Amino acid sequence: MASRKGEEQRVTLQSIADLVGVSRTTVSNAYSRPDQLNPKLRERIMRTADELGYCGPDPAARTLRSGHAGVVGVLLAERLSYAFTDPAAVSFLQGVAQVGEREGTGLLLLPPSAPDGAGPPAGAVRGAVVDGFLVYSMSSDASGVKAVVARRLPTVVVDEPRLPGASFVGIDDRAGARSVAEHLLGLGHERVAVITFRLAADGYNGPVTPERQAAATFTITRARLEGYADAVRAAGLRWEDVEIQEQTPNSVAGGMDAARVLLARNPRPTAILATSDVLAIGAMRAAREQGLTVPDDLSVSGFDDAPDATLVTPALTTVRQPLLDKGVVAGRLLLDPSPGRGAEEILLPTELAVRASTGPPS
Amino acid sequence: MASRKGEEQRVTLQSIADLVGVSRTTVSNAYSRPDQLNPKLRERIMRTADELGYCGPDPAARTLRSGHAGVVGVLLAERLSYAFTDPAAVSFLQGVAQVGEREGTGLLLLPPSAPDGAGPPAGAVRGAVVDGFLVYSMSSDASGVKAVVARRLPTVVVDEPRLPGASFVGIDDRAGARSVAEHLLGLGHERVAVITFRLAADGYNGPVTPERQAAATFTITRARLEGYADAVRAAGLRWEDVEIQEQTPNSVAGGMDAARVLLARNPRPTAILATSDVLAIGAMRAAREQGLTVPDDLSVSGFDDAPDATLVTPALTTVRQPLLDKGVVAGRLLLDPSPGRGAEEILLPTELAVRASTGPPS
DNA sequence: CGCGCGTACTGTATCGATCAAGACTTGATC
DNA sequence: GATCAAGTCTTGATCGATACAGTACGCGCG
Repeated sequence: MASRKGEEQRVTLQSIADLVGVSRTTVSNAYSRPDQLNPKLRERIMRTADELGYCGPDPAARTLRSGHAGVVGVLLAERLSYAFTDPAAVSFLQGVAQVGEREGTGLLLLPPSAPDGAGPPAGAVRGAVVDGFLVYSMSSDASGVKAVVARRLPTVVVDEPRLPGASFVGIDDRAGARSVAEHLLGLGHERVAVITFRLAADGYNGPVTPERQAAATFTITRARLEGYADAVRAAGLRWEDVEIQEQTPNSVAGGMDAARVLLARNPRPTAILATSDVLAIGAMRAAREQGLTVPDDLSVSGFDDAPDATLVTPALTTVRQPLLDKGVVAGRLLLDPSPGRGAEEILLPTELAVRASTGPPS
Repeated sequence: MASRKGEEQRVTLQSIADLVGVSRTTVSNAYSRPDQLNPKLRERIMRTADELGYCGPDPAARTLRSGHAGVVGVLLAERLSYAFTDPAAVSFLQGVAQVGEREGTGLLLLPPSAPDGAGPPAGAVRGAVVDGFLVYSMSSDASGVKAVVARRLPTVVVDEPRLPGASFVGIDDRAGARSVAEHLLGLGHERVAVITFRLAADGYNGPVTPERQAAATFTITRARLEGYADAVRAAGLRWEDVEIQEQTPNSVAGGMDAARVLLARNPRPTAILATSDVLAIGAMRAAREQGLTVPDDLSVSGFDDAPDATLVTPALTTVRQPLLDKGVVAGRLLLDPSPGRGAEEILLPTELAVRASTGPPS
């Protein structure tokens, strides 16, 4: 760094106080409570501070003493480099940022650990100078999540996992999934297949057995699959006959890969249920690649109603969930001291959005 | 918070030390330098810490004493809620995150102030507990930027502004812009128009006068326009005859708005140069809306080579710049103590990517 | 005059750790 | 048997501020 050696001691409150001839506390007040001292004196202090090149009270010291950081820590399951490409995560962060902007609160994105999908390591969580944590859709056995609990700071969880003492924001994933599956089955589809994002953070890609489904550590994944299963069974079909492809990462390219596997089956499924819009968009692209027309040859549904869902052609049938609101609500729960203390649990509404990517089987 | 009143004092290093019967420093070492003490003792300390529900040294105190935060502050001109929708910004953050992940460094996104485009307020910058700053494409007169300088922490600027003592990562915007303009003019276009993102943070939308162009506070915007101008003049045309539309925000919708204005002219331009890919994609969409075919009726070029550039139809002719690398390089400059100290200045290469959105005028 | 009260400022304790230097054991070496 | 080095642990100082209680003073009021 460009600290000219010895040119001058580090400028602190004390050094300014000495020069002006007042106490350290008064200088501190000049910054943090301007109403507590004479405007003229304050003016003089500020001028002296300027001359010394002082740039305000040291944030670390202030945080230590006051116990307040003005920052919330955000834990994402994915590496940040991936998270930014996931429209659901981005919308969530947008929502959080909206609240943060109002309150002047910063967002500390914790660095995920090396093994993908495990989220930030405990060390990063322990070392984070924050007032609270936002846990976004993480596996309950992630080490970072345990560290969050240990720190006993205000915490809000989005989607999963349920954490003792932490507020929760989510949706009824099972009901949402059921609704879109009912829609497809109602159109007359009998050979449906599923593309799902991961059930566990083990990097597995491929067909999902009932055992794996039952052992899923990502509960919203399981909930969505159960929703599909509810509808399938209600339609008089066997859930066990529905082929499920698990795919990581949750991306357009991933959706294409999984769809290629499913579309190679004979007989081919007439409908694909995807647990996210990006996977669904990938499935549509794979279908087109093989000369299939959506929805005539293949119906495809998504989940989320991400911004792109209405931009693709054909527009995607999906389950709309308020992605941005999730962030806003989570941010509020964390930052606004709600009157009735204690953890809250908020379920936001979902809505079936029927568009052009689904139709009756040919 | 759920601190059971009086049940126990806050757990500190000291309280553990007392219980185990060692000094505070030894407990500290148990956490930060395990090799400095007997494994058996360390084991005993850790067990006691666990029993007391201690969750590691207080990050604020540690930061104050050690002078190291493990966090870099990121300043973006746009509100975060918008920044996440800008592919260039997202790619940059991805790159930074990649480096951060390796080093275990967190990313603190500073909350922008209310007036759009001004970036984080000085207060947020002064209060940020960080080891350094990353300034991404900001106006030099933003108050947050001045505060960054005042804090005298290691700083890396991306794109703009040039800051004394700070490293710099960017591209040759002028040359890049010139290359794509030359490409279009070389195809024979004589009626070209320009869509540019903002020249100043004043929220202005509309035609750009030469005066406004000369007074631009966003220097990369000006550099790109100058690059276009170079090519136009070299082709024997008058730059003053080229209509320029300034558009905020830099988004697909914004590009559509600006293009509608330009396409309403008579005679219509046969080519549109956009200073970003999102604006260009918007222009293409507006053209299609009016029944025009790209590139037969209208050629469109972008800048950036964002991920979407190859996904749209027709694929976008653009100036490729290494968006991700910008983040990676900036992150490295900030986090890796480079041998030769002092500010570095790195210009990354650009490359003209000719695709399907440009062709000869009809 | 004495009391209460608000304004303006001071002084000391404290936040919770890390640092730098030193002291005490051991065991090995000459 | 003195010397030295390595390994382990302790002591006291310090990081840079804010919290809190208190002092000094001016002023209105009964």
